[in-house]
Amino acid sequence: MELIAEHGFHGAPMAMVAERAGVAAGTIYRYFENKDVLICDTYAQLEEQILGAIMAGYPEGRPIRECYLHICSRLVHYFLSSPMEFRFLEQFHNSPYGVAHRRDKLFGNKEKSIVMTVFEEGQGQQIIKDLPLPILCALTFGPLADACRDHILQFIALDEALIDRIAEACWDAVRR
Amino acid sequence: MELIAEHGFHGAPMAMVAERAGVAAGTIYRYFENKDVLICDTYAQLEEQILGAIMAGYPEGRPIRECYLHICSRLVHYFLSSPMEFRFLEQFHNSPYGVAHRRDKLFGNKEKSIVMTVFEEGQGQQIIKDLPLPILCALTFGPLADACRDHILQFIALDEALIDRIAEACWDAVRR
Amino acid sequence: MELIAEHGFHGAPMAMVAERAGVAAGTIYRYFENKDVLICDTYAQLEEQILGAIMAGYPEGRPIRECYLHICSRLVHYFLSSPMEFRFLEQFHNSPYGVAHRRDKLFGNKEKSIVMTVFEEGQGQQIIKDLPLPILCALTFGPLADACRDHILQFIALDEALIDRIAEACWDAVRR
Amino acid sequence: MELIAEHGFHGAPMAMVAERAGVAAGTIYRYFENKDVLICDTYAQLEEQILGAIMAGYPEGRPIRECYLHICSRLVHYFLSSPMEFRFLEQFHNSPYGVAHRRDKLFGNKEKSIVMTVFEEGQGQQIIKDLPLPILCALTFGPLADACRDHILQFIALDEALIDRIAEACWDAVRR
DNA sequence: GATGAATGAGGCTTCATTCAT
DNA sequence: AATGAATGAAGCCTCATTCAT
Repeated sequence: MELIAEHGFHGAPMAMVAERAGVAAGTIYRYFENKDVLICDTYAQLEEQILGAIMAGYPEGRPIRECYLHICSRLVHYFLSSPMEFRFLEQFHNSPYGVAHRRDKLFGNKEKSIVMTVFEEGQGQQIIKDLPLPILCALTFGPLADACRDHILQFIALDEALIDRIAEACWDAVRR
Repeated sequence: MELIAEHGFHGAPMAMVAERAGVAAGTIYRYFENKDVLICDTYAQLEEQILGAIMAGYPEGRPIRECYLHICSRLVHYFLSSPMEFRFLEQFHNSPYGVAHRRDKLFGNKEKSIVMTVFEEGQGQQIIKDLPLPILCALTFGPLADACRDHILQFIALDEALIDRIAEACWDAVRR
Repeated sequence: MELIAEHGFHGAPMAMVAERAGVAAGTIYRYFENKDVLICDTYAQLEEQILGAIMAGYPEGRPIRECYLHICSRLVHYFLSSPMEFRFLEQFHNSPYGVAHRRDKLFGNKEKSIVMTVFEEGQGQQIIKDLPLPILCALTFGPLADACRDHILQFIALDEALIDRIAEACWDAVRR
Repeated sequence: MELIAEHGFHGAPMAMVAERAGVAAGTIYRYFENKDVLICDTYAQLEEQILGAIMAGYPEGRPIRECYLHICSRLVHYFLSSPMEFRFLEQFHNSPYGVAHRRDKLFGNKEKSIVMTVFEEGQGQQIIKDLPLPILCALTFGPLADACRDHILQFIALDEALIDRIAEACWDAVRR
């Protein structure tokens, strides 16, 4: 993950991955069929980790706004403390793997994610704008991701207060 | 641009670029020092084009809100009518080139872009939230880019009305 | 043998051989010094089996022609009932191992094979053409091998009658 | 061809082929899509050459026996003067490519080869045994190929007289 | 004696770049 | 100025063999 985060998929040859892992090149192939699988498996693992980070202390049953702000805040905190993970995620999303993955998520029959649930409940309560779910996601994760990126690249410096204000701004975007 | 948009930087060999351009492989090197330069020059050209698209019919002198909505709307329209350009832009931003470019833009001494001007004026008039400029950019272009991407990938279908509503939502995010 | 017959020497990794044999990869090396030895030993074993098949019901003491036809017929029957073995044999003969083995057989001091004996006796009785032994072998085993191969690849269908007629044709080739 | 003849397909890496050809490794790929194509194209070229060798001085219109002996003799002469080509041919025939090629030849709708024509005419004139064509081929080319191989490997020494006698022996096998 | 994870050399192929024509 | 064949480093992956357990 570190290598791909730093150099991108094509800038992280298997030989380099092996070296960083402290094993010989061939060894990787005992654990991952090929580079694609290695990347996708790594992503899947990361996704679980992120979900865990978001759900920690989730204010179940509390008002939609509180839930929403919790998710935004936790997500940003997680990324700021795991910059590698964040960069990797960006690389992944901006690749054929990422597109396929997103298609699956939107049209597949998987259980709805926690975020989707928040949006739908919020719409039911007429608290959240009646926009398509992908748009609500864009209004939320678009800014958060950009902000995290800028912080990690040291273009800005996010602190507790600023993170909260950004989350509030996103809330302004999605709330009625 | 077409080739890189479709296949990514690493999926667009110079030989293929040359073929598409109707010239021999070696000829490219008379006009661009190397592949990196070719890509960056292409990006610079695209940036100008986008600026032109935004400025067409720009409501100079009108209220900040109107200017803001104009920019959002024009930008989305431009991308929807130029999916290649959009994909290329994404590829570029998500690459070492893109990071360097963004650093230049934020810290370089270049003239301020039209967008920056709008934000600063809006803040002066106490219409726009007192957030760092990069955050205001994130709240604006983050969602717009995601929405365009989802449309181009046919995950959603943007129409005139929806574009306007998204622009309004972004406005809600940045306005006081 | 099965694996090599199906996939060739280079299409049968030791790991696959081990799996098929129901042992671990390293275990093979306790019984065979290396892959070459494994192959050659397997071949030697197969050769004995074939010799056994030919000698079953061998009409010892009967006329040369009968002995010759017996060998031809038994050989073809053996191969048709053991296509794996046949394919392996072809792979082996058409490899550096095979060439070395054949050189040994022709010039080595080993006891003469039953076939050689038949040819020499036939020549002594002026029944068989006075051609070099390798040529008589070629006139016999060349066609038989090709016919078996074509049957196994389902290019033709050998039955009892056809096998006999082929054996007779070979006899026509070698007899005076 | 030389390298494959000497070491087999798997013993002739592209790097070695390139070196022998006096070019860089990558250069090969301007002329052949990949190793498979290189091999098959080389084979196709060789096949034409062989056909030319057989047809030179072909006794068109003369008795079947004469035509048959001509083909046998020319074929052996060609192989003895082109041992590389012969070894290559053997490698090719004993490979997946060769099997596919043979299947095409037997079941494809291509024009009949000169050999097939000889056999069919000979059967029509009741001069040649009424055996399936593949068997007649086996009775002819099986021994010839084996004899050539043994000569090239210096197990025997074919001379003009011996070649003729072998051709006659093959004729004995196929003639009524 | 058996295991099987680890090794790393070596194979095929791609592609940015050069340079003689 | 344009060409495009040639280059060769570098990437992904396989697999015979070893060796600590």
